[in-house]
Formats: sequence, C-alpha cells, structure tokens
Amino acid sequence: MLRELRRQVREQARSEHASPLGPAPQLADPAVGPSLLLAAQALQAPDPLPLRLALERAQAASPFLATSLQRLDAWQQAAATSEAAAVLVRAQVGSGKTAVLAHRVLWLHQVIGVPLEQMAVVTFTNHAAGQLVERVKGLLTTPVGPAAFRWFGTLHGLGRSLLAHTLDPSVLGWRPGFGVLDQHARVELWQRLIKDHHLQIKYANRLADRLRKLAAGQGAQSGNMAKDDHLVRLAELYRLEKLRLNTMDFDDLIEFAADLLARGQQTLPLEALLVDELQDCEPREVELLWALRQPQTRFFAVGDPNQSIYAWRGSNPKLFELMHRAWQCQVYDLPNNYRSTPEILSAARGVLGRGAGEGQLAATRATGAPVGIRQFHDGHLEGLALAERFKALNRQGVAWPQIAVLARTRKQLEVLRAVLQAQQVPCADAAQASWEERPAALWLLRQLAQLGSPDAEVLRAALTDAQRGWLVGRAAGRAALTKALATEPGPWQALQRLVRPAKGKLAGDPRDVAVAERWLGLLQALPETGATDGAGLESALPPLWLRPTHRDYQRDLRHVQSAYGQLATACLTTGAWHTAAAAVLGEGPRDPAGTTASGVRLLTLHAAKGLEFQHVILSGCNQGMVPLASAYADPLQLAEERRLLFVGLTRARDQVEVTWHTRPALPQAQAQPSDWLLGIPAADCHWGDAAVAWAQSAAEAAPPADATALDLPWHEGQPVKHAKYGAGTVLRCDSAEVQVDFGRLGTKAFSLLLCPLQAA
DNA sequence: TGAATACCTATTTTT
DNA sequence: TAGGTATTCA
Repeated sequence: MLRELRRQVREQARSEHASPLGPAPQLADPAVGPSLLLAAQALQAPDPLPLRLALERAQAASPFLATSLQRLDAWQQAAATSEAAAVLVRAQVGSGKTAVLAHRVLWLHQVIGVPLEQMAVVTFTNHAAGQLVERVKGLLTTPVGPAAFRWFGTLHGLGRSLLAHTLDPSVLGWRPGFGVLDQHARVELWQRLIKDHHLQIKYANRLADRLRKLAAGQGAQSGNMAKDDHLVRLAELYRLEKLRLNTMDFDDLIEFAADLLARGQQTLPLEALLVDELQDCEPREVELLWALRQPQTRFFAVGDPNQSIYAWRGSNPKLFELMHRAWQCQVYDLPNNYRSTPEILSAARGVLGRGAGEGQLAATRATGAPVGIRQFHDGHLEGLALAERFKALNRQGVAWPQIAVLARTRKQLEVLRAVLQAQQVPCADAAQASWEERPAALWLLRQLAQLGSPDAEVLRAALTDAQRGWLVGRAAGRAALTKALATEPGPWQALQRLVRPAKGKLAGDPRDVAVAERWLGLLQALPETGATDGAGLESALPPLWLRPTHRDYQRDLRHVQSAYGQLATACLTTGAWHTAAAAVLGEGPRDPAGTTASGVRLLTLHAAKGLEFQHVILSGCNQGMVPLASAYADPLQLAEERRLLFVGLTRARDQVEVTWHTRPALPQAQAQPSDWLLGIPAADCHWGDAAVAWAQSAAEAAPPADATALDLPWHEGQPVKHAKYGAGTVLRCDSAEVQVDFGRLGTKAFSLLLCPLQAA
C-alpha cells in the first residue's frame, strides 16, 4: 500500500514536471483548491477537552512551556500538542506556523521525551532554520549546545550531514571528507570538461537545464537540434570528475542520502521528522523525506498550499493530499491570520479566485486602509513618486526596512532601484548579490584581474568568448580571429593585424571597429597603467564595449559602471589594476551610494515569500506580467501565478498599493492592469484615477502632451556637451533615455539616471 | 564562409 | 515580438 502510494507520488511529481501541459491523471482541477477532503476535516474547531489535558501534561513537564503554549490560540495549541504520529498542519498565511513548529519541537522534546539530537527539522532556507533554532532556544529553560541541533536545517544541509557523519558514501564511490560544488563551481567544471575533451555542446547557455532534463530521462535533444551533441558524454565525464575530485553537487547531497537510506544499510535513530513549507518540496526532496522516516518516526509537516509557488521547479501542489493519504496524517488547520488588515486579506482572497475555495483564512486585526490601485506612466515615473512617498513615510517614523517594493521580475526592480537610489532613498542590497548575477561586470573584472599577468589563453578566451568577446570577433569575423590567433606569435599581434589589416582597409562595421580599437588601446595600455589612481579610471575605460542593442544592455551597463566605481575605490588602496580587480571580485558587488543593509527592500514576488513588511508596493501589475503572458498556456501555471499574487499581497501588515503602467517597459506587458485586480472586492480597494486612465488607454499610442512634458531634463534639438564625445545635439528624450547626435562620432544613447551630459 | 531561414523561448531560485 | 541558436543554402 505504502509502496504503491509512494510510486504514485513519484510518478505524479515527475509527470507534472515533465509535461506541465495537462493535469496529472487521477487529479481534480487544481483551481478548485488544495483538497476538499482536508478542508472538511479541518473545519471543526479544536475540542477543548484534549487541549486542557495537553496543557496539564505540559505543565507537569515544563511550566515554562505550558505558559508559552497558553499564549497560542486553540488551533495552534491543538496542532503543537497533537497525539497523532503523523500530523499535517495547513497553516494559512500569517497564522504563526513558525511558532507552532517551535512549540511542537519543545512538546516532543519535553513532554514526549524525544532527544533534540534525534529530531530532524527541515526548513527551506538556512535563514529560516536559524530563526527556528533561536525560537526553540528561547523556549528552553536550560541551555543546550549546537550539537543538539545537528539535524536542524535545510534538506541539503541534512543530506550533507548524513553523508558526512552517519551514512557511508563509499558505497557510491565517494570518500570521507568529500567537498561540495556550488552552482558556480559546477558551471566552471563543465566548461573545463568541454574544453579539455573538445566536446561540441549546443545550447551551452541552457546547459544546466539540458543536463537536468537528461538526468530526468527526457533525452538529450533541445531546441531545433537535428543531431545529438556531446551532452551525454559530458554528463558521464562530469560524474567521473566529481568522483575523481571527491566532490558532490547540491543535487547529489539529496539524491545520495536518499539512495543510501533507501538501501537500508544504516538505520537512523530518527525519532521525529518535522518539515516546514512542505508544499515547496521537489520530487527528490520528497524521496529523501520518505527515506528518512522509519516506522517509529513521528512526522509533523507545516505548509500552506495557497503559497505553493515553486511548481516550476518541480514541487507538487498536491503534495499535501498525497502525504495525507500515504501516511494517514491527522490534519490541523491554522485559520487565523495575525499579520494583515481585513482589507488586505480580503483582497488576497479575491485574487486567489476559486482557488481560495475553503474560505478559512480569518482576519483578526482591526480594519485598516483599502488596497490602493494606481497607475503610472512607467517604472521611472513610478520610482520618482515612490521616492517621495517613502521619504514622507520615513519622516512619519516608518523605518526603511518596513517598506518593500515587490515585482514579478527582477528587471522591473532594477529600474525602480536605480530611480530610488538616484533620489537618495536607501535601498537594501539585492538579496544574494554576487558577481555571477552580473555577467557583464564579472567578465570585465575577470579579464582585468587576469591581465596583470597576460596569458595568451586567457586573452584568447576573452576575445572569442561567445557572449562577451563578440566585439573584436565581429569586427573581423570570429573565424578570422581564430585563424589569426593561431598564426600570429601572440594575441596582441593577432588583434593588431585584424583591426588594422595590411591593406589599410578596416573590416566590418565602422562602429564595431572603432570600439575594437578602443579595446585594443585599453588592453595594451593596461599593464603600463597598472598604478593608475582611481580618479582617471572611470574615464579611461570605454563604456561602450557592450552591445547597445542587446536586450540586457541597460542592466549590463549599470552593472559595469557600478563595477568601475568599485574598482576605482579599490585602486586607491591596492594600486595595481589586476590586484584591485581581484579584490573587487572577492568582495562581491556593492552598489553605489544609498545602498545599505537597512534600506527599503526591493524583491521579486518569489523572494518575498516568508517575509512581512508594514508597507508593500506591488509594482507593475500589468496584464501580461501578473500573470505572465506565457502562463495562459497552462492552467497549472496560471493557478500558480494567482498564488504568487496572493503571496505578494499578504506580505503587508498595514498597507498595500498595487501599481500598473500605462507605458510598460517590457514587451510582454500590456498597457492595462491585471485582470485579477478586478477580483478584489470593491469595498476593499481604491482605484486611484485609474478609471479615467483606463478609458484613455486606447489613446495611449500617442501620449497626451502633459505626459511627454513631464519635467524631462533634455528636449529635442538642445545642444549638449559630453566629457568624451564633445558637443552634440539631443535627438530624442523620454523618461528613460536621451539620444544625442555627436556628428562624426555618431549617435549615443544615455540612461537618464547615469547621464553624463551637460547643457552646452 | 556568410547569409538566409527555421525554430524556440521568454519568468521565478534555494542549497 | 524579438533575440538567440542550429541548420541549410549559395
């Protein structure tokens, strides 16, 4: 029976992952909601008698715990003190699930007598695990050492810990003391293998995705490939190389641990298994949970199917139901939201539509302000308005970190971040900021760091790099470059020959050649100007090495300029280019002025999960962004987009404002607000002056005069000066960008935010 | 070798 | 809709 259900879960998870089109077999319409079965059981209010008995037991074991339990509501108490061996807690948003989880740990430990060392408590992030441990420590009357929490952490952490200390990975060929490859090291290893073994890999930019699909048995074909490439060989080489280096990647930690446990060679002394955010577990993580649980292991999982937003990564929105059936779990509900105002919760329910089915989300707070819905011309103008709003809030005593701006994509946030910073609003660092997320800047810094000791191979790689080294390559033809590199004594000579061919005629687009020449000059100058001070640096580097027509040009430009600034600072202390670049690479990206750890938070809807703020702006909720236009192809995806908006709205304690743009910057977005905003009950929201604007939206193609006259700093025909290009004339200016004609030097575009122009 | 054509994908991310 | 990649054609 169990085996059969387990197979079902696995198959289902896989099939949903494999083909997001079409619902999995045997399942009801996902939009109907998580599980009517679960809902029916959970509707009954907790019986007071067992609660009283439970509190008495707690009192006998630990008066401190009993006091703390009494501060919970009846639903929370019932879940935390359940006598059932397997418990599922369906926690509505903001209903105190972390408190319940912490109290459950204490209940099991102090009342049932389970040693902390024999509990595995699994969270989704290390941050969440840390918070939980702190909470548990706060409920303990006697201090315990860190060893007690050896199995508190993420599933990856647990897998690693088990493989290192409890299980025997030598069965699989790995030795004790194995290392772990992070995402970046993994990519570098692939690249090295491809190079060393002369592998032909197509769609190399989608390599991770292709390898994952291959591992899932979905074949090696991709895109419009007619013939196989060396992907299968790469996968095998990668496996062998990991063995040789005695390292595992993140996926291996989960998979190997589950595999070894399933073989049953070692049995864990695991008395209790507690899981947070169950709805987000991926198939291989579910496998590990299954392998972890022994017959005697008490199981306790908390989650909210309404907040399942990772199905695209493989998590199964039906996991609650499947677990419930497989392990005959007792189900508890936490219906009371202690976070948000009734208006916010009503709006959140509204956007969930039919998916909210059970209607058990109950508000406990006093009435607040309605949800505001406002439109702006675009992200830039919204940013300016938000800056004033945030400053006013801050003057009224709202701390910066109590304000958050949420958007569907990171690209939307970048615009807002730039404007807010330009307006001196402190913004918190982007979560997980790393150079890996800034490929253009990373590439530049790497080249500079390497140039201290020019190495022909490094330079060759730089110049022929498919994504970033395109300039020189295109100016002369990449094949010609490769040939030149092979025939000339060194890369410098090869470059020179290409940029200035013997006949004296420049090859390729003159603009490309001009930039290539600048590059050449820069590269040649670098070793000599190693001691350049920071002051001259920014003007010494060409800002145009990126392709202006590239989709990510503005983003890359910002990143590169930010990296220049950091490099300039580093040069002041370390002196030489290459050491400064290496230092900057090591310290990670620091955004320019205005960025602090305690500023306004700008987050994607996904990244905002699990957080809460006093004031929340949901920015750019245009039709086509929320939901993303592509989600319409698949009802499962569409349901997930609804949950995503639900998550966004419910981050707010006091106030939410939803905004949309009459001139959205991204092509997928339409010039109208998301349809789903209409699901918000009229009593709970306030549509700015949108009614008017909406009616006008058809006439938007030619924006009204007052929209174009919005305090733009430059106007058509205005003479301007630029430090490098000299005198020019403004061709065009919108709220984002100004285009200037510099005559012989051609036309340049500048972002208004970083605009180095002066009026002539 | 280079140009033209065909096809696919776009977004979200922890460890 | 556009931009990137593979493939085909000249």
